[in-house]
Amino acid sequence: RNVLKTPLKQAATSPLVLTGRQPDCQPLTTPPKPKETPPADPWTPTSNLKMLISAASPEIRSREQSKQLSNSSTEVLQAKHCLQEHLLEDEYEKSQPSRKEKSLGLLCHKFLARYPDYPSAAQKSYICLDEVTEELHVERRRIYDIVNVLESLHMVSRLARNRYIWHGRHNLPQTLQALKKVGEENKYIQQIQMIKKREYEHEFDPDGERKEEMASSLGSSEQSEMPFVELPGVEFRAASVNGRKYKSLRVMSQKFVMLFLVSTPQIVSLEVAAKILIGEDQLEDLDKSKFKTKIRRLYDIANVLSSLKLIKKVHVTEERGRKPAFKWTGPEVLPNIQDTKLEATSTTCSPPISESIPSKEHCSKNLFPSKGKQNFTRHSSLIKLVKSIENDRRKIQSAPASPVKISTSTYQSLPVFPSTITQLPAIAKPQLEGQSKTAEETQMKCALSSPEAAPRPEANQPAVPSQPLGVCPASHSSASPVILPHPHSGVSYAIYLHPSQAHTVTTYSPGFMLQPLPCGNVTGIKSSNSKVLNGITTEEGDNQITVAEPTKPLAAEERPAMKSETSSQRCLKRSQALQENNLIKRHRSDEESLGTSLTFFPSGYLIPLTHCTHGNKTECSNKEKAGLCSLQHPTYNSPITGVIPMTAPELKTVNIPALHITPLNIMLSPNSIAAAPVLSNSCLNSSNASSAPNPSSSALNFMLQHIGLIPAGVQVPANPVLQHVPVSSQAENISQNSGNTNVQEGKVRTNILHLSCRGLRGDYRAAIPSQQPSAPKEPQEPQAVTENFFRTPGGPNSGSLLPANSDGAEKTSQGTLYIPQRKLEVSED
DNA sequence: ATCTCCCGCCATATG
DNA sequence: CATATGGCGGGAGAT
Repeated sequence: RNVLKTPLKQAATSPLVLTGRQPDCQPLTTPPKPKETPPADPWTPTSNLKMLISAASPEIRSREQSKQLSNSSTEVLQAKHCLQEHLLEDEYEKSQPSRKEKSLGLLCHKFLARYPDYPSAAQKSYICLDEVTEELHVERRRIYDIVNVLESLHMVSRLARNRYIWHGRHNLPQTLQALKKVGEENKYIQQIQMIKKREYEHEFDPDGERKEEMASSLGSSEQSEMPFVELPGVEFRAASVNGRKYKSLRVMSQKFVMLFLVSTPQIVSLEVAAKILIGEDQLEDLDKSKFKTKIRRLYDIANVLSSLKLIKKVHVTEERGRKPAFKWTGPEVLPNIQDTKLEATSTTCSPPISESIPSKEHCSKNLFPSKGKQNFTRHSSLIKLVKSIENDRRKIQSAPASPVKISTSTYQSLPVFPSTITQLPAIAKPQLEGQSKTAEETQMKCALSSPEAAPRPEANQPAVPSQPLGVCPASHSSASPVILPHPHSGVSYAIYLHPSQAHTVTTYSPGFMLQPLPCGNVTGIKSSNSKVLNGITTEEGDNQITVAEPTKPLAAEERPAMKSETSSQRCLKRSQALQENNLIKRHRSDEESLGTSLTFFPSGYLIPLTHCTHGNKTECSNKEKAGLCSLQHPTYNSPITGVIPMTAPELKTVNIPALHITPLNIMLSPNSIAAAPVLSNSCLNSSNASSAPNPSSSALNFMLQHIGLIPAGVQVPANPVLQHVPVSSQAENISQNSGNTNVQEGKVRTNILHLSCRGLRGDYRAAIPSQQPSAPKEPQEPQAVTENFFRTPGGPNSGSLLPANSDGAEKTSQGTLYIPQRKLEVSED
């Protein structure tokens, strides 16, 4: 193909348009890139502004530009207008012509200026692309970029060819809320952490790393496709968009926004965003060109979002250098939930209608009257949900053991990680269900969580195929889905709080983990300290903000490596991801070591466990390191069983009995583990949930994920409160036992672990730089990387997930954790 | 040199 | 088929 070259400047400047306008002279043949006298566009107000500004002083101008744009663009524009008139002639020569004038951001501004932020019903406006392109003097292509992003935020909806409807910002709150929710479901937080860790781990093991990365991140996920997130009432557009076509920009834009919404500092670097987005889509390798393309697209999106004032550009300075990033400046999104209402009609195919939606949205609905299908044809989330739900059910009923594919519910998207992790079936307690407020919710969740249960290639043989499980739990909080089934006994339950819910905790710091104490004790937990750990300092003021990245500290815990080779090996085989193995191992080890049922929570989530079903395991007993036994047990009960949803308010204050907070240990109770396998199966199969005790996989995942968040090394005394005191992690002990379990169990475990681990994986890795075994590079890394980590002797080698740990186990004894706390400086521009 | 990111070819989707 | 959309990546400004 002929390459296109970017037109030299001249082209840009001189085109017809300009010439036409140019009063004087700039002949058409403007020399390429005439630096000094670029023709400006007289016609655009903005341009004039710029010119003026520039004339004044470069600095000012830049500021002005940004500010003004962001501010009341209109006014500014008008003012400029006037000015421009005067200046027109002379300036044009000096104005800075170029590129900036044509920037997408500026264009977007102009575009936005045409419509009211909050159009009244009466004002509804339709957007005709032809008109817009003409008025703004831009190529159509550019408008598409803008519109696509706006569409992703539901600020516009497409009606038909060339026509869009302007909704303005009415839907923004809902959209953001929905996006946040999806982002949480997708575990973006973990992914971000993972990436960051990798970054610093980076250097070495390039090879190994790569593989790991691939495996890990994308790994098995294939199906993930995050569908375009729609608002129930608002959604999508008519016709065209629905198809699969809505591939990138729209979705990419949503994902990008999600990253901000879930990140604690709400600052997302382009690099990280690009990696995550790439990862999700396909497994492409870390292709460089692809990365570049992604970055380009992100800039496009960012420009539009910046025009909307939802984000602003900043620079994050880390050890490695300064990287471009963006900071969320849009409205805070409450975690709240209300969206669920939408789902109401789950079963039926009827499209969700905006009933739930406020009047504003009505507009959109009205727009799509019942015309047929256009409106909701494919996209409506409801439909998807319904379908997915149905499918799930069928699957469950019909094929107990067979792994199911995922049908993704609309909401959910797909997680980066392969379905396995994400979609574990949740087990619901019957009771819960009853409790659940709305059936809808329940369903939704189910849909989300359940379907896929065990897709994993290897793993899933159902160790215990037949067990029926409860189906979906209903979780109230948007955030966590989890639900724990509780064992027959019903005694134990877990509660998750979403951090966000607790108002206090906006950022929750993951610093603590809770361990179930032997039943009796109660501990109150609150998440609040996150900040301390993170040490985020944000100063808005100006340019530099130092932030400790919350995310980074993944907290991993590391420690021990364990062993059980067999199982581990097996795991390896099937899964490519080595990392996973490691995780698994660790988990095991943890489990083993702990011997029991421990659960951790990220701060913010509370999971009280009370008792184990059987007592056999003692699980309840806390952290005992004793652990091994548990492994051997053939059956475990998960300590965690039922989940009790609490309302946010409740949570805040709540004391949880029997919980113990521990520092990073990650522990899974053996029980839970055992249960896990079941979970997958169960979900599928059983429609009846009753029997088996299963921990919900989702719950586990959840926990695990969060674990990452927790800063390692913090130990919380039995005290209820969480102050986090950094302590070396004690939990390290890991014993290994490897092969004890029988095959099935082993499998199960692995699977489970797998699932749960994934989220963690990154963390772990990060946490555990390869130290011990491989000596080679360590020295350096640690320093650089680890500022605060504790090291664990037992960590697996870098990247590798391997089993290497046999030794590790012992070494680990006092594991050290690395806590990545890095500081970032953010500078705004 | 790096960061931004505009431009427009061309594959697809839509009508 | 003609258009409308929009993925994509070269390579030019901005720094």
